[in-house]
Amino acid sequence: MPNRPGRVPPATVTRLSLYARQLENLKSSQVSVISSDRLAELCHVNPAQIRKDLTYFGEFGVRGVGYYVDELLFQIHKIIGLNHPWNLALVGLGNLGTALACYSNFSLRGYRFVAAFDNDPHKIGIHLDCDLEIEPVDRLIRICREREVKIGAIATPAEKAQEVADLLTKVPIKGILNFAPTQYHVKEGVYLANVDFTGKLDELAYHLTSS
Amino acid sequence: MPNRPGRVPPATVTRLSLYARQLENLKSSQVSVISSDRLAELCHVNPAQIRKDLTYFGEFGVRGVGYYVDELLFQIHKIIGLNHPWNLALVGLGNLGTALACYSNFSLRGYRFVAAFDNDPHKIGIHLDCDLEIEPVDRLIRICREREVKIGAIATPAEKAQEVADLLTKVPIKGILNFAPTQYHVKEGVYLANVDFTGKLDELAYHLTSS
DNA sequence: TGGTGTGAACAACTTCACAGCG
DNA sequence: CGCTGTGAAGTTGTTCACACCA
Repeated sequence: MPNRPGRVPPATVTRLSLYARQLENLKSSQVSVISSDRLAELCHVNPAQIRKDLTYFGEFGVRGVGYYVDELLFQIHKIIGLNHPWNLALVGLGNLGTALACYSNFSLRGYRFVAAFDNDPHKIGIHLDCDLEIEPVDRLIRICREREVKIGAIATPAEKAQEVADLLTKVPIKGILNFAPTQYHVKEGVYLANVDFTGKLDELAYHLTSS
Repeated sequence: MPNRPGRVPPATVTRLSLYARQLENLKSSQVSVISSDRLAELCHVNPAQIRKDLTYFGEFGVRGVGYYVDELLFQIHKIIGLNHPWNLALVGLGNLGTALACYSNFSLRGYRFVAAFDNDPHKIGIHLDCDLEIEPVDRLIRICREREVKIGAIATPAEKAQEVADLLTKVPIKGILNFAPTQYHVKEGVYLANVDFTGKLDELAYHLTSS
């Protein structure tokens, strides 16, 4: 689908997600056409940035008019891959993991947890609110293969994260969303995204400290 | 404390947090000296990058030797502001908020929640595991002033986030850690850090889709 | 000798400014 | 005429290469 085979800047991908969410809001509000200027205001970025970002993937606008909300949203969803659901597995059902399992913003976008793993014998067998049963980690590989899991989310303590990542890689799973506050390596070909609460807090603390 | 009054790249600040965590690990492992090459491996960045990042704040190394772990960690903690505790307030005690309140990785680094707010009458008065009582949002301003809260964490649904941010700004609070999947504006002088799970998942989906 | 600190070269990303088209 | 698409300019961030010093 990409018109340009060239490399897409990582920041462009991040913004694409942002555009998608604003367009979803606009669609709910029955807005049918939007200019890059107006969308830029909503997303808090430069208008030229939006137009440039989009040219990596094609020409979606109409000169003199703007972008049709439905059409652009459809295209961005297709680019990201949100035109079909994604099966996820969750590993580590402490406080954070349990909250993530039921996090409705994931399911709204087509991300669905189809498996949940933990090693604590007291947790095995528990049915979560989202109707998912906690299963033992030693069945992870088999179950992930059976249920065609494409993305693994790691919410274990930092010490266990590398081990779990290696396990997921063996499934093989190509994408890992990591919530553990640690830095680790994954095999070439596996894409790792870190969600780093503590890092963000440190950034805040720095800015409040230095100003 | 900064030797250079010049602007520090945001990416440098993010990496500082990463360096701190690796140095904390090294300290626990009784490593007393480390070179930029070795630290770079651990952090998965370029060695020159580390040295350059540090020069924004001073000269912390010894030529021919490297960096003393204790000393460098102390300096980085001081730069970030981790040499003293930070009082935080949490707003929104759904699944995610409740998990955050008890998230031990925050308290380990000197971040402590000293107030928790929600609007749901059924939740008011509940004592969380971390020994914090849920209080009504309409007391937010007064309580945050009393308890000298410096940072607010928003874990409400997206629709409520802007409203809560405005309230926090009135305290006034200078830093906001936002977990709600929405984009909003804060007054000049307030620093906003977004933790965007869904955005990260979208990035993952994109990479798995386009390769 | 070995590893830091740093100016200079390089690479990446963002913004401008305007051509081109509906 | 208005707004997109886009080369070119500008800005920011990263890496190199080596002087310098313990």
